[in-house]
Amino acid sequence: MATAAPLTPERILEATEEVLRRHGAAKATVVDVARALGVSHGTVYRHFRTKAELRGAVTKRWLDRTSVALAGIVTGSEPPEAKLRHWLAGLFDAKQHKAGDDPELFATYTVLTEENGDVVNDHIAELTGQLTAIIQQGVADGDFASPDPALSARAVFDATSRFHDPCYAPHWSRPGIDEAFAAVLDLTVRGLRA
Amino acid sequence: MATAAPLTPERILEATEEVLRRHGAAKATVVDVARALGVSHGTVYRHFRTKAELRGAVTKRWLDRTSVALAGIVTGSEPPEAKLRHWLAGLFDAKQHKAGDDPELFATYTVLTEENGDVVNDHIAELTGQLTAIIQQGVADGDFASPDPALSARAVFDATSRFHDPCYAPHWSRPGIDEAFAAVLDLTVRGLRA
DNA sequence: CAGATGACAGATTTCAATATCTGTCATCTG
DNA sequence: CAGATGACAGATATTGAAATCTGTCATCTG
Repeated sequence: MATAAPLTPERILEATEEVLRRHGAAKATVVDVARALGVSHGTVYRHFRTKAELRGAVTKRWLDRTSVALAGIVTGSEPPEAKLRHWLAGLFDAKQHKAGDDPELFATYTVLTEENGDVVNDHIAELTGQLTAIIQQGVADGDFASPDPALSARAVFDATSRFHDPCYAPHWSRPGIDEAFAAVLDLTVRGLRA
Repeated sequence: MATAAPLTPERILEATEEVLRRHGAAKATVVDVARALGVSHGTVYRHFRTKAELRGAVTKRWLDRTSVALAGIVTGSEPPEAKLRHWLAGLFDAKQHKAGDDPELFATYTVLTEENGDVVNDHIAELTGQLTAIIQQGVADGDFASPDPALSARAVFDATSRFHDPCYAPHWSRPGIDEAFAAVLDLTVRGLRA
């Protein structure tokens, strides 16, 4: 574990992710992270002022992976309605797999998001920003009607909460969930059409 | 407290509500309920087989008050779109007030709903049933388009989750919530239109 | 002397002993 | 004898003492 590589914030974040994966949100300590890196815990505090800041940085990394993946759909060449459908389906699919494939890790990150409201708000702002771009394009193309694309983006995000908000994760593996998602997706897209 | 009135399930439920209001969900005990009624706790077990059953019955009473209030809108004489808007606004308003006016009591009932999934499912079935009736009327009048009113009702209920699901209660007192609700309501109604 | 260390104080968590509660049932009472 | 009681066993919750953790900082080291 104690490689001689220089101690970068990046390496600390990786070690923290590993410790969180192993011990869970409740039992992951700064001392554990330091041990994984082969340094004293005082050294970790040299790079991150508090444990909360460290956990916040890890949370941001985790959330950013999703927004980066979805950004590709926004800049793609599909027509706006297809973009919107694929973007929302992609978000649901990503969440569904994160929650279903490794429930323990998902629970860990759910705790992290609960204690890092600011980081989550930034993430949501990024996502609704992407939605706004899609809707603006739709309005420009004459496919969507919206006097205020940012407000419509927020409405679309809110209306699909059940399929991306972690508080609904237990529902995502229930039978009928895909039909329910399709129904909300149709309702939402129809609501935007010109 | 120990009136001589006959000990009906009704009186036990009222006493249980009072004990829950006073002590909260975590500390309300069957012994407390019995004391409030001036009987021994064994007597309470004569009317309700378990504490869980007692709490479930109280939860049902609480939820039923909301569905009964909304049922009046369904059977009213407004056109379907107005009914739908008023019904959803009524649901949001009821929740917003329950949560805002007495946060402690709302937290208590939130715990109760979490431990009584079956009762909540029945409640949701009742509410989506009411929505289905409104949508069916809208389809019959030619105002709404829906190949499957029950599925559309579920979609409308899901799309507006953010404004009736207790897990979002902390959001209901935030600035901008009414604009957000109006935006989702518009999106939803537009999505249903023929 | 830049960067790491580990002892330390106060805050938080753990754990086991103690107290309380749930659900039952033999007994009591009007 | 219908309905209420309260002692009881096992389950659950509370409590406080002990252990661990967070964040600081004087000291050390290459």
